[in-house]
Amino acid sequence: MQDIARKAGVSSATVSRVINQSGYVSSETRKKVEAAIQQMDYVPNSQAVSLKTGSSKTLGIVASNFSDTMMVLVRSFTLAAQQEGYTVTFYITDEDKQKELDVLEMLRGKRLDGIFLLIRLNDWSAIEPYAKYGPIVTWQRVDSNHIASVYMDQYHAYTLGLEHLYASGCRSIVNLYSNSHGLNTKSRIKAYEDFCTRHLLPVHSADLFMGLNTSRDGERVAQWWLEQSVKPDAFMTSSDSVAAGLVTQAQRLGCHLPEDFSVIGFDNIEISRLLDISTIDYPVAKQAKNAFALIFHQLTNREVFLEPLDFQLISRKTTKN
Amino acid sequence: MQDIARKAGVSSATVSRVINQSGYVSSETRKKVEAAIQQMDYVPNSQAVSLKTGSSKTLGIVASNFSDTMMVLVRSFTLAAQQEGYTVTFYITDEDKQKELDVLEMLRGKRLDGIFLLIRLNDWSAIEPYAKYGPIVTWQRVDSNHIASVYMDQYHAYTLGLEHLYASGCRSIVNLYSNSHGLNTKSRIKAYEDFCTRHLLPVHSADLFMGLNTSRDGERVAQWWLEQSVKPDAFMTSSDSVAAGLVTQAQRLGCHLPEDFSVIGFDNIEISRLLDISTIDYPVAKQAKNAFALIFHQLTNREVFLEPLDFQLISRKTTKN
DNA sequence: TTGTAGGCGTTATCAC
DNA sequence: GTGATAACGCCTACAA
Repeated sequence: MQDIARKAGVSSATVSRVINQSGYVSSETRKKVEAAIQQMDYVPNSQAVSLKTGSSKTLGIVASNFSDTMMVLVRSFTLAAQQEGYTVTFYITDEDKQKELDVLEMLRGKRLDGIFLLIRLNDWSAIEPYAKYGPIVTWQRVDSNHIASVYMDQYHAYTLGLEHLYASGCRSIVNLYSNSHGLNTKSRIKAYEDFCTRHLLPVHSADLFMGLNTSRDGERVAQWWLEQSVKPDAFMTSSDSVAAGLVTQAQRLGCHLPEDFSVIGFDNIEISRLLDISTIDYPVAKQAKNAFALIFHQLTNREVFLEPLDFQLISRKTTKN
Repeated sequence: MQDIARKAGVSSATVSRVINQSGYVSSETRKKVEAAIQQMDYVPNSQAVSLKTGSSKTLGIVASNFSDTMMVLVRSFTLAAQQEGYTVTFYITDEDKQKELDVLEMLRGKRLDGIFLLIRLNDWSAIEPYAKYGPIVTWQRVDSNHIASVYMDQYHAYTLGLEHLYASGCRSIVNLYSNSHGLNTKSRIKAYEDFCTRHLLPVHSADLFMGLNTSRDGERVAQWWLEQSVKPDAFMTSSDSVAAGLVTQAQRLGCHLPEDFSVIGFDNIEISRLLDISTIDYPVAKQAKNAFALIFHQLTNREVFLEPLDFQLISRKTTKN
């Protein structure tokens, strides 16, 4: 910067003003400075800027693993952030609690301005203290005054799916849950229990079908179904990936859907459209967009627009009617 | 840092030594300093460190858009980088040449230590000059002394697929190419032409099937096939995504594979396994790992191990035999 | 083994 | 309008 200041015959302060379009600078000197910048092929050192301003213009997105749904989140969040000049760094904690804490530390270390936490590993009590170093927004539901969430209650969305199955004649529905400790799962279990009570149906235990996340998991469930003497007539799944595995494996095993059993996915990502799987359209991309908006708001105090979150059932070919 | 130096009764230099485990420091003072760090809950400002050291310990991964294959690359690259203490930032250029240049500028601006470029938008001549500011490794093939590549020639892999189709009786093969300007596509066209010459088959024009990247594109091809009076009996695709769209739409339209026509995907990602699509297992994850290794090597001069790259045909149910 | 001090490349507060 | 100059928080010769 000194070099170009010298070349333009001004001081580095003026160069700074030109670059940041701040303060007064005559259009004449501005021209000179800009010319010098061009000639010397100068580019500001962003580390120095960050050190001075105290902001890295970088946001972190943290996930414990990788799934198609998360990719949608990453994509949408990144796009929104780029729009406002933020850069997004992606961290895979790989089920390692320490790694999650490491990322949180980066908030303190000024490496990150904010964090979008998809799936947490540590207790909220361990995460919450970091909120004072920068905005943390989570995808999962959380009870905290310091951590915002783009969470959307799954109770009603899930109920919608269950009622759709009931209306099409299903009376023995099995629920495939993902992580057992999440509040989303709790909501779903509650929705299922209420549903059973409402229709005087027997409630089956939830424990058997926990921790199902991938298409491989779904495939195993198809196998399981075949081996049962008393077979359920429908599956509510936690994600389209699981549903996709279930559906394709069932077809491989000679089953016909929805005659043999019905399946409802969750999230409405590409694969469910491809495979004609009925699913709940859950506004994942909008959640990510809102996550950025919330972080941006906390960072800048600027007004932001939050997309309304809604869901709907998309009836395709793995459910009757 | 001054604060904790004061608290420990030493100078900031000593604190720095303790933190970086560099230079001499008696175990006694080290204890004191560490205690102070604990108590004051101190964490170094990474921007200041970066400014001083000239390295941000951050790598960029640049893609023009999002596809399943790229997600595999991102995942594998990120994991490898995290292993060595690097952080990975993800940039979507969204087909915008300027955005790509912006990322390249970050290399100059010291925001990025290195770049893994998946799909380039600008001419190599515009990209190459940036290599002097930091390592650039590309996924695509490139002829440059300054830009390394984890590219793997697709000629032989593609030929393998074509010969498999020929052996199973296909004589009228249509190639679905992705981007028309890439060297990969050129290799594939060459492979196809040589294949035709070898077997005395007529060569069809390549122009018709360029720019096919997504499952939607694949679906359109299925529709196209149905409308032809003289129908080809096989498709070689540029990715499993395209193949997946083609296969599912064909089934929707009442076609039977591989009786009506054969399909071979590319990359062997999850969806091809799910849909039983024959494909070429292409070592995408290894390429990403190597990309990091190459960058790491240029950055640190340390010895690195490069995974050998190989491919194979995975025969599933969209090809005969 | 430890301390002093200069500088990394900016931004921002003053004077002028 | 513009120019000194003091931080920002850290690392690292060089001295002691």
